[in-house]
Amino acid sequence: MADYVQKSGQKLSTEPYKGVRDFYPEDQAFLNYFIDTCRGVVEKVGYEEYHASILEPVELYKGKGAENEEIIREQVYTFTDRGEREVALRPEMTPTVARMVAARRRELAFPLRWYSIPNVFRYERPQRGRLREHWQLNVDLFGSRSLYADAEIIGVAYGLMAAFGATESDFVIKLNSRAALDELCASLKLDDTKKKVLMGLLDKMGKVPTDEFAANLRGLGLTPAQVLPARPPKEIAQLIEEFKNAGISNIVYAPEVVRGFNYYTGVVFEVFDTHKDNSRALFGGGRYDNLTALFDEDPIPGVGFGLGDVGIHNFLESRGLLPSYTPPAKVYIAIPEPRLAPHAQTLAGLLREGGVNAAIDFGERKLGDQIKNASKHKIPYLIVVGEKELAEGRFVVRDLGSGEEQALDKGQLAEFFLNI
RNA sequence: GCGGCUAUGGUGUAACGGUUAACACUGGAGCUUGUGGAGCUCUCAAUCAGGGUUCGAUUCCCUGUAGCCGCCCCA
Repeated sequence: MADYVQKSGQKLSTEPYKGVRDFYPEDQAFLNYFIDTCRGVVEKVGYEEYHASILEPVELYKGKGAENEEIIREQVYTFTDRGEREVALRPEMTPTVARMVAARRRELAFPLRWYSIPNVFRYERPQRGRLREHWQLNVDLFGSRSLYADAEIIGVAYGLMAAFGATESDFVIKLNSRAALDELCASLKLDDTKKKVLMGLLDKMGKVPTDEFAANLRGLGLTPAQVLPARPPKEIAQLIEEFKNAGISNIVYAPEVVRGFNYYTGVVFEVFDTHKDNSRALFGGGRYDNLTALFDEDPIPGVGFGLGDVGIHNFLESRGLLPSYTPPAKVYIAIPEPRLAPHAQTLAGLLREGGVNAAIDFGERKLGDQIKNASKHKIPYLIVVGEKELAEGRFVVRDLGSGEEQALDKGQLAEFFLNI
């Protein structure tokens, strides 16, 4: 026996490893729905799918700035392999795609539209909506500095929300410009430390009372009027105008959107849930013009975003937009006696050849239990194959939802299922 | 990483420091040898782990572990 059979008699826990999820069929069905929906939206705009290993050298996540050292130490899964190499489970896809693009920059044609839907890992304390593993759509447009590239990416984000069934009242896309923020800081003569503090305060602005925000600003010797421009930066105003002209009105300027302390250099955006109990960012992204600088002298500009499955699931659930589960099998074939199994096989084979997914019972339990079983699996239709049906060559198809029945000849069966 | 709350069958809950740890759902068997969803009967199944206080701990205390909530962070 293998070593993992417990000799002490103590049973192993059925819990998955801390913070990661088991995908039971209904969970996997949602993940597939998520993936298919994302794929449909981005491919319509011409994005091509790439993929990479879950493992990367740790170095890939170092050197993106001093503030990341702590993140590496505390939030990246790392281990040492048998060749003494430091290995990481990818915590995000962006460095990987930057590496791949930089590796082939001479042969790739820009603008380059790429997407991927990987699972990523972060060693964090698990909470609702924040686990150690999640699946994330990554959409990136490389090699263009055009404002229309930013518009395309934001449009894809909008298109995704629409594809998931959200309407304009369900969410708002908030835009800001890191470039404009940099200019503002320069004109106020803020050093990098103060700039970071200011960004932190802006980020929290939505969560604290106005006067507290003002008090915090005074700590930096600033006033709200100085840091909150009355008018959106020029490129933001233009983007909003473009979308207005296209009939999209839930895209707004939001000076509090800064997207962390990272590598963004231009337009940044966040898609916000407007639900009053869940007023937070669902996902976001922006323009980063220096990302491939890690690998090459010549930076390739890019704009993109990441969209996680957990945040979308919570959003859809709260809005009643989750699709209902349907199993692969359209029809379940039950038999009164185990010895009729070959006939069930034959009929199932006929249906499958006709393009209908069919599952059979082996007749080991009572007919009533077999039907219950089909219901429990949410299989929509049932056929009982018994002596009588075999003799007559006609089969009764029952709709397990409504209970309606219909007697059909063998030859009509596949056609019946394909028409529903 | 920090703080708070919680931990009882597969699930959701109950039990003053004191009987055989109760109830519902689910699972299994049956009432019903060829037709589900209801009803009834029977049945499987639990005090997170380790220590302490006590005559006696599911109950009180400590530690660990896990979950939830908030903070930090969210590249």
